[in-house]
Amino acid sequence: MQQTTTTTGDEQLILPVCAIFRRFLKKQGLKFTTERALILDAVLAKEAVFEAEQLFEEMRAAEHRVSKATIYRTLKHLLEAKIVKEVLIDSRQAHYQLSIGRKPTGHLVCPETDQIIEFPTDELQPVVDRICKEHGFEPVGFRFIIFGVSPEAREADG
Amino acid sequence: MQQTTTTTGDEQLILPVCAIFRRFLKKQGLKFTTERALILDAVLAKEAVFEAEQLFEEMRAAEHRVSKATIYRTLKHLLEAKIVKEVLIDSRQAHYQLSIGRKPTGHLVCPETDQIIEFPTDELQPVVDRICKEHGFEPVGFRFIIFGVSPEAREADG
DNA sequence: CTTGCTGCAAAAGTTTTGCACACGT
DNA sequence: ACGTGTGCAAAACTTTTGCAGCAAG
Repeated sequence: MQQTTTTTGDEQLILPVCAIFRRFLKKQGLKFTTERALILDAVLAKEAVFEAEQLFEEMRAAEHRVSKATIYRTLKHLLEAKIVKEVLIDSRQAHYQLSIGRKPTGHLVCPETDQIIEFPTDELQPVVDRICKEHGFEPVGFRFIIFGVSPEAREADG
Repeated sequence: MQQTTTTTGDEQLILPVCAIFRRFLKKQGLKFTTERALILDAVLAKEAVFEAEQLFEEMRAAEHRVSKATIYRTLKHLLEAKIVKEVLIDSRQAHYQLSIGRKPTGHLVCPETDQIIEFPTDELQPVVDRICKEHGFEPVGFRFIIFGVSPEAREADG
């Protein structure tokens, strides 16, 4: 599985994320455990979209043994804390991405080569706001995924 | 699970879909079976987003016994024929929607009440085309999902 | 007739959960 | 100490697949 990612803009804030998570946990009466710290580190190290299974294997390779159950449980907290967002590429497996401290992005996906290219979606915010307003909704977030055939896929097919 | 849907524009073509499917199947050397016809009928009757499980139960209720395996297999063909499209709301379960003969739509989702409101996305096509062109991709389709808190949910929370 | 199709049940894959023990605060 | 968290293994759920008999072209 090939994966290309264009990062969006400059890295803005990488440092306080841990603090944000701790504050979130405290507010919920939860604990900041070694495992949660390790998982957060692993997530912060990821630039691109990732899967729970990937985290599990990479952490295992790094001798940071954490069970899958804990990874799933922690990802749920990270989602709630809005540190991570779900990126739904296919229905089979959940894909996640670090969302905090980044501008909103969409994903350009080539199903044939599994390439995922990120692109900024600032221009869509007005559209989102307008549609929410039209229906009396309070905007929370959005996802924009474009499917297309990559140059590489066209070449492969001939 | 409550579900509201605003249909987009006028119904344009509902009749030739069956013919389109038959042509598609023939081209692939596949057969137009009773079960496939029943499933297509059930799909055409759906205005909103649906799940495989829903089709299964509704067909069962209507005494149109078709196995789940066949439903999944047929949905795959309908996707390939571009008669149906996937609408990914969550990663747990696949959601589908009739796509042929309809203008492209996005979905405004309230996670708290499970409301799904459809809205037209014609205005996004230029954006899609531009982003594809920028990366040398050939556009195939796109998904636009907005998450927001519905008036009903706000009321319920207080 | 030939080839593909269906139903069933089992398999596969991801995510969740129950429970006994361990750890943060 | 108390209340949460963790790991493990089993469960839960959706989707896929193998196979024997059935049906469409």
